[in-house]
Amino acid sequence: MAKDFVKREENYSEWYNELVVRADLAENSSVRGCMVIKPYGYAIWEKMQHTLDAMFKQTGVQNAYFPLFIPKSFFEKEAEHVEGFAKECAIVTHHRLAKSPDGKGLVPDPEARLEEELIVRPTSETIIWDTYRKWIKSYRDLPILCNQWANVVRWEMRTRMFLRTAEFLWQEGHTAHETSQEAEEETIKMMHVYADFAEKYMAMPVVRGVKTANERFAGAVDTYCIEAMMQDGKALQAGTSHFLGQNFAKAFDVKFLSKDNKLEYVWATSWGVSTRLMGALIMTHSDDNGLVLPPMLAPLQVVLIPIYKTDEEKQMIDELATKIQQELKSKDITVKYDDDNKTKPGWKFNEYEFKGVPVRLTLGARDLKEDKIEVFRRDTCEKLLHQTEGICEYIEQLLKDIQDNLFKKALTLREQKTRKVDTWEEFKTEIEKGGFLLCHWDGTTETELKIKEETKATIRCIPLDNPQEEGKCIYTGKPSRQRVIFARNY
RNA sequence: CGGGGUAUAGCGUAGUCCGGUUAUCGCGCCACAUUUGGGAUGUGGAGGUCGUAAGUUCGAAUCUUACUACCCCGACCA
Repeated sequence: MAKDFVKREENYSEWYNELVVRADLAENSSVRGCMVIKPYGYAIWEKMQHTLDAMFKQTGVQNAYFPLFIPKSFFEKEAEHVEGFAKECAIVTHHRLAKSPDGKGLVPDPEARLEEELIVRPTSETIIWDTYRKWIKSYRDLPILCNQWANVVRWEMRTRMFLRTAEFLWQEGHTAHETSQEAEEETIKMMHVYADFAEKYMAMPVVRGVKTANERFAGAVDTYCIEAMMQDGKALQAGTSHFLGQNFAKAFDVKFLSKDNKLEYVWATSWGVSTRLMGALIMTHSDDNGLVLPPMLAPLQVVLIPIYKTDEEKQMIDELATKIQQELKSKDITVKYDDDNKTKPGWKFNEYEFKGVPVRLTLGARDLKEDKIEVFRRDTCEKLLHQTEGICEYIEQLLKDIQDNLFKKALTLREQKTRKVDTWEEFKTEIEKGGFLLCHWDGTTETELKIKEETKATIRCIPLDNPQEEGKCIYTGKPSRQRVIFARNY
């Protein structure tokens, strides 16, 4: 058991904050709203990056890099886009510091004011579409499928590590297409890439859906999303993919000559996931003993811990540990033998448990005499003794089982916390309990906003494979043809 | 930006109301020894401009003023 660690049901948000720090994932920095991602946390992010990067490339996407700074004038070009982001932009006004007139410290040099101020990107659509204009002349130049791994800045009022920080890391894909249909297909394709990644690698079940007009990305025609449910029943938007129509092409005058020699505006998409996925991963699986990681994203999958009294015993354990390490490595399993003498086994057990290492093997002198090894699995916290013979095959299978089990557990929880609600009275009490509420809605933004005002619940999405069913809007009683997902969200 | 709160060692804290020796305690850290099957024990040690600046006073962590930073609640949000 983790010492002095707050339980989820006592204070979920404190549990999360403390977990992030104590599992060595990240810490608050001296810069307001910005965090330091520590090596262990960054290793998880890197695994996500590598996997996603390969998945993107599989679909024909290439990586590129665009500037951090965006001229202010670019932002003014797409009306809705400005409105969405203007309130949270960091602005560069000077390019040089000078000694303060009172001799103490430094001030922006008044002589060095920028002629045109620069915005630190909150997202890169504008600079990218300004660039694409130069790249695109004919239908032969299309499609363009680019992605960039970058940092962005959104000056948030209230921040939480990984879930919402002023600066965060993400990837943003930006594609340009000949036809509306092709762009829409791309949008949906990338949503599925995200969903596959979330479910297969993060072991996190997601709902694939489309956002309502109110929740849509600033400047998009349609926003598709993957929506996950955290253990406290709150929804978390884990990834978005936008069909931008011709909005940015028109704003940045990006036209191409079509096959039939007509000048047409280009069709666009953009899609992204961020370090927010780290928050999603943490809140989907972790428990009152600390972090729980799915084997496919765990930087360390197996840890070996020796227990011995004499040098002879230690030597015997060393030999076995070396053999096991070699065999596991040959199966592409990451393993560490922690024979550091500075801490006792009990301390190590707690440490690796808290950091979410999926499997621990205890190589104890006592068990070894009987040719046995103790195996501990982090997801269920179960221990068992296994014959030394065939231990590596067992672990290989166990890692797969843990991955599956985590997904099933999360899915079961989501199903338990998802229910249909048909009356407004019921809605108001049920929303307090958390989870997803499937309800009829009249399709108007006014109703959506009123519901949000009264209950803090929003429409997370309209699921893609949504069954059609006649019903009445939960709030206005007007006719509706399908249920949508209501929830409180992060 | 509105409303409330906090600031003492790496972390968590006592002391502040009612000013007075060398600023309290726990964890962590360092050294040595004994330990090792679920966060070891003993002994010794290091570590502080009490958020910053000014003021009151013989004397300020303690009283006054200003400033700064952070936290919580709102508005905003991947």
